[in-house]
Amino acid sequence: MAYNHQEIEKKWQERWERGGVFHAPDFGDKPKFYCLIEFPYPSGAGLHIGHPRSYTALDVVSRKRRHQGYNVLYPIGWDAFGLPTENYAIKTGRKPQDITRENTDTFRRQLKSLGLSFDWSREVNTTDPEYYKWTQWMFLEFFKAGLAYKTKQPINWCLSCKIGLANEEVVNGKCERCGGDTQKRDKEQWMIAITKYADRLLEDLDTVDYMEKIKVQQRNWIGKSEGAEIDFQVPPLPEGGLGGVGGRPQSGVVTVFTTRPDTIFGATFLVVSPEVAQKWIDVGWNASEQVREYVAVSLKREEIDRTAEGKEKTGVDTGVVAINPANGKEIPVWVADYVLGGYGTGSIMAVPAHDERDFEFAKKFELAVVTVIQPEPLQVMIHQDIGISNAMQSDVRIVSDCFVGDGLMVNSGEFNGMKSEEAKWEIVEKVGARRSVKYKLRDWVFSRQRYWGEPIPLVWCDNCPPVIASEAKQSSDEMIASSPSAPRNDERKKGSWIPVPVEQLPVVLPDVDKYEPTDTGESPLAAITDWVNTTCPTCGGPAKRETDTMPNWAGSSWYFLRYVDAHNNQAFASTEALKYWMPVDLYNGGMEHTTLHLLYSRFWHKFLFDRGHVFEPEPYKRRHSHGLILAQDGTKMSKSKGNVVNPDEIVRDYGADSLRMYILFMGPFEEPVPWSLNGLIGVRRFLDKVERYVQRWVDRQESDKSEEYDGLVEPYLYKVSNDIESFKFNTAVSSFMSLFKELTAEVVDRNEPSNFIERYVSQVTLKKILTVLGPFAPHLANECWEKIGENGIVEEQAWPEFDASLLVQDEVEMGVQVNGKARATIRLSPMADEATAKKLATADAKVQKHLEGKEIVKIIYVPGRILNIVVK
RNA sequence: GCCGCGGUGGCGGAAUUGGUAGACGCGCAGGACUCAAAAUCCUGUAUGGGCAACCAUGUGAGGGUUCGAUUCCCUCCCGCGGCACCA
Repeated sequence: MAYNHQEIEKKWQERWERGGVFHAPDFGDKPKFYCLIEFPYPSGAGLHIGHPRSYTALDVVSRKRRHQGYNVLYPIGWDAFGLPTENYAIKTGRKPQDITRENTDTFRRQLKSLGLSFDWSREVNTTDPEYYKWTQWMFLEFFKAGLAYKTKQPINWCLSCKIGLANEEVVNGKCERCGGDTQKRDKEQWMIAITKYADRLLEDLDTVDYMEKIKVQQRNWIGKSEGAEIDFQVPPLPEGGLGGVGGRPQSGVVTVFTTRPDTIFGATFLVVSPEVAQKWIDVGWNASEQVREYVAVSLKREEIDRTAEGKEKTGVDTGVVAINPANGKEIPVWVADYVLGGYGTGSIMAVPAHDERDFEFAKKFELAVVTVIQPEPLQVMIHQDIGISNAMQSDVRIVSDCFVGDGLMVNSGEFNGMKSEEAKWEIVEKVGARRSVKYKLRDWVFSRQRYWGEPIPLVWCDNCPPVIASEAKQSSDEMIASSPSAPRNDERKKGSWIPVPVEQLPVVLPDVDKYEPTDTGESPLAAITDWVNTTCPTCGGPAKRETDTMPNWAGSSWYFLRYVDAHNNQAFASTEALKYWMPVDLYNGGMEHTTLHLLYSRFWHKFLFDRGHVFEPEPYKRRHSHGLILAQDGTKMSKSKGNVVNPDEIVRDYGADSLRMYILFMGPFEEPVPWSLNGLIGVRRFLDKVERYVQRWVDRQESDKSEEYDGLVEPYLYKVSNDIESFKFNTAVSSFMSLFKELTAEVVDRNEPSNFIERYVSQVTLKKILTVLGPFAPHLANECWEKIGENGIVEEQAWPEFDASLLVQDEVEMGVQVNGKARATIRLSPMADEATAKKLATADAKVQKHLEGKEIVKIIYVPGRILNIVVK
């Protein structure tokens, strides 16, 4: 290896630090650019090789922007609350605070060794009481706004983490973190009403520049459906009637939600979820033994079983008969677990002719199927005309004999012949239904019964009245009504939750002896009685602290706001700093955070916006995501497989510049790419080549250097510059390699320097090259900068302007085709006219050979691109 | 099942308002330098045929549009990611 990377990397890192080169001053004349990476969770394993992928890419952008004259904020911090640390604390008996300090020290050292241009003066740590003071303050803002409420409801409980999970954290019934089984448990939980923001979270996606894929995922997750709630009359039952269905305590009514009111004439039965049936039983419905058993069994089963059984549907006839409000017909009411208790009203009208699930159910239990929508004849005809035999399946979507598309109404009384889309809302009116919008998004389960999180800053006082008039929750989440046991706040004994006053924040995590969570689901904090027992800030009487802590996502929902004013102790950030730096101009992170962190933080930010604490409706202007770095064999890196690459070793053996540039070079930024040590070594060879070239350049006399190569260099640098903007870092690096291939073509005898046929560019051009190389290999670029006798550092240089006249070459090589096949190349000006091109082409022996004895019928000429001679 | 993305040499991957397919890197082969090795440099490297110039084929499969298709259209196969009985 030609240069001593250990020496020069240390040297330049120290210079940068001494000079405060990457410190972002608040305010100033320059335009600002806020570049953000997802701050890491400092795990005990140290930095993963995947981390630098994101950090290096945005480091390149940040550095380029500084060259371009922007005041760039590129900050870093630690998302340090979390289970792995806590579990390690349990195992070793050590304090999580101490473990976190050690881990962040390691991460800091590792990140600094990569030469990333972070502004370290703004480092934040979510576990620092000075930080979580504001997380707690924000929670109280939610509380005061009525968006944080405590309720008992079934939540996802991870059996191995012993922790309640948000819906977003459960993947196929398994814990997102540990992969262990989850089960439903009824627990008192703090919730945050994110559903109130569902519409805005959805609509405002149109105002931001995210990768389309990310937007799609967010839209799916929010899952907005527009439809109607329709009441079906059922005879009031002697035992007490059907109450509380769909949140409306209206006797003798079953309310369903549907997005297809136009199919109501085809509704041949109703299906209620086991949850709803249970509710009926609770209010005194004398259900049959069979129904009771079915409901009991269904509710006991985990959700995963309910779906894992696949398509085979089960259900029982309740014996209840409902009236279809469209046609007055009597239809049976069934209970079946394919209807979910937690969505819509927990009950549906089944239209087997136009819904696959209902169709399947009807088939199995031999229930009536009535067709009320027909594909429009025109569509069918078109497909017949062009002879596509299976046209119906592909275009008009007739699936397994049931048609789910829009079409013309039949068997629908006065609506016959109408287009279904048009009849939809007229029918809603006719049957006295209500338009209704539903979301898949649920409120955010915000409590964790663990130690290592922000304490929720509330105390329970038995004597005080609630400070919040209404704990406003019902409207946000009507679906809760269909869950079996959602107690109302007023059912509780007197007393209420009192916020800890701002001047008493932060509520600091007390020391405990044992960090273990309990099987009963109580936080270890509950055992610290002298912490739990406190005085009520309102009345001064005895009170008890909330012992739940906040989820990991809390601190990470607003950390980008803290960076803009990281040491402020009057507010989470000053208005001036927020107005200057926000929004984030470019945000990069993992694909895995698109439905969790990204949604939560957008919501959190919108809430702060509504409260007047921040001044932008969306926190991130542009969002990118990077792909995983896989192990050499294409599988995921994991400790257990022993295929993990240690960044420290790479930096030690090959240097940070090699690692940075290789990570950018290895493949398209958004895609997963396998690691290759040989690939890394190849990049190191390139950097050595650059260093040797510069050394020889220095050794040569001025007369050997020429401006004639300036035009050669320009297009390569121009491409690099553009590729940075479009996140095509891999081709940017390729472009550098091609450039140096051009510059360093050598003849064989290395001992005879005069034999090098090398292109020594002018000093001005070499400086340009080093400036553009700077963001990729900043240490080497600076070392070379110094070597060529320049003062200062690369970081101070302006980004080169590209001379358009140099980008257009006088002569290009252009392909000549005969009948579309490449036969020769000619050199000519891209401005040349067709006659010139034709003359040159037909002069070529190879072209002549293919023209021989043929007649030219046509010539296609695209200047600079192609000349195609068509012959017969 | 639905939605999204993708399928190009031995490998990672370039190239799409349609215009010389395989840039750049890795690997491999041969050569130079060396007592030798390492390092470095040079040459070659899609496939088949030929000593060669060259010819033919070739971007998952099959069809189509076009002077010309990796790129556009249709049908199908495979892989990855997300959602998954959301009415």
